[in-house]
Amino acid sequence: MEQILPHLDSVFSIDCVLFGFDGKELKILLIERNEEPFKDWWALPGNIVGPDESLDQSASRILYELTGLRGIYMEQYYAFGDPHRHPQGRVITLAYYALIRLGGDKDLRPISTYAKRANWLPITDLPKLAFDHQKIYDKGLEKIKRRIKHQPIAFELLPEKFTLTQLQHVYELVLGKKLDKRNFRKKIVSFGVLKELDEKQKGVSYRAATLYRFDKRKYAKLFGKEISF
Amino acid sequence: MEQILPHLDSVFSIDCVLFGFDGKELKILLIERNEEPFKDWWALPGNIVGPDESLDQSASRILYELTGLRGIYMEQYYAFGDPHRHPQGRVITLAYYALIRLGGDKDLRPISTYAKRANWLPITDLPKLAFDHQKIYDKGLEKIKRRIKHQPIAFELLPEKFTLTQLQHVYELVLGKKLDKRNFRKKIVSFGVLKELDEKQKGVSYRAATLYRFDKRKYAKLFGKEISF
DNA sequence: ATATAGTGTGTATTTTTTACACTAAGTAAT
DNA sequence: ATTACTTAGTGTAAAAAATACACACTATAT
Repeated sequence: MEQILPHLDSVFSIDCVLFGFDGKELKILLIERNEEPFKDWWALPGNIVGPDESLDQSASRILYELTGLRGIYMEQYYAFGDPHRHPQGRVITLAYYALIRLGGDKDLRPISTYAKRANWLPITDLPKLAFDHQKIYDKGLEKIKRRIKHQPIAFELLPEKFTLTQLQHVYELVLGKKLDKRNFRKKIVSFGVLKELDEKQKGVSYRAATLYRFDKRKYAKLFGKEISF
Repeated sequence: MEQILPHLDSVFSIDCVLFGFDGKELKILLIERNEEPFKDWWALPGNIVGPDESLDQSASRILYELTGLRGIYMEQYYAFGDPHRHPQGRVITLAYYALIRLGGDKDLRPISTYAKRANWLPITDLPKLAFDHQKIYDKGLEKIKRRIKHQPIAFELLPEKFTLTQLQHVYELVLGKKLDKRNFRKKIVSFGVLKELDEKQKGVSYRAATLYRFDKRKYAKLFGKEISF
């Protein structure tokens, strides 16, 4: 295919806000840059979109390269294109978020060369970020706050089998407020998207809670109806 | 500023879904293309982002060039980047929507050269669209359906002074369903963002309705609280 | 046996949503 | 001025949803 469109010196990239939950805290994945500009600063992982990739494919590839993870629910949420957001030229970037359960078990793959290291940092105590990445992160958090009220994204942060208390904990962290235990359970169960398992939590030194699983089938049937928190 | 970033043959554009309301129907602005590809097809108005423009600035410029309108509430909602969405090369496009009151009085400016003509066409009877513009439009409609439930965007489609019946009409058109008159009024008034004027509708051959105005001040105070339809 | 820590449950109250129909006011025609 | 016509404007009762709130149960550890 011949390129006959006008040539412009612009670069198009994707930056990812990866929210992770380890059972206690909400964290995001940051890399420490190894190159100018912003050498030694923390930044969101991102990369340039390849010529033959769709945007979602590109986002998945970037996520995979940075974490080794596949099959994660990811969604674009905003394009940032201030002409001066990158000191070395015009870079328009599309932000994606992903929600990831952090297993203490398997660690993340090492990161590609452009970063010294990568780390999951708690969102309650973030360093200064490179470029306009603070803005990108802020908008991402805002986005998932809205979205968790209407879409079943909380489950992405939890293991396949989870307790209602763990689920409530995720909602409380994302929304940034306490919820009433009884009302939370009443509501979440009434949506009818949870399957109660014949199985209990293990390894706790107190009464073990019942485990649940998110039931994608039931959710698919609900489609169109609105969930609301 | 020196360009030291890698060069990629990609073009970044903005396409606009301009929803217009003439008091009766919802319409969108389409242009009839004068050039290949898709010569003679209807398409969404769009253009390439300039090197020194922010995205919002670019969208405003494009809207202005196409319609002569300024100061319209516009918002980006999705980036479309399938590698083959444009037959002549890689074009990633960012979609914006705008909501516009169509005054029968002043007409839109003539459009720039790349289009034969521009027309407001009712969304109930759209022609086949060029590129992936049907998809872009669909997503745009979906977006404003959601947004009109939570944000005061309906007012953008109406003149500054409007009646409650007109407002209800807009909601019904966008949401695609009938609403109960008394409940609608109760709810919309309870949000406290309308100012009742000492003025009545004119030129109607029946009882004139009271005019209202959207009160931006009151709305600003509500910020953070959620409106919900 | 006992202490401990989190699980799991019900009800009464308030608020919000829904369904529903007639009178009032102005205009136009006779 | 009477009448016919068209839309404006209003209230209430019933149902559903949201909220506030406290204690007994159960598994484990000592």
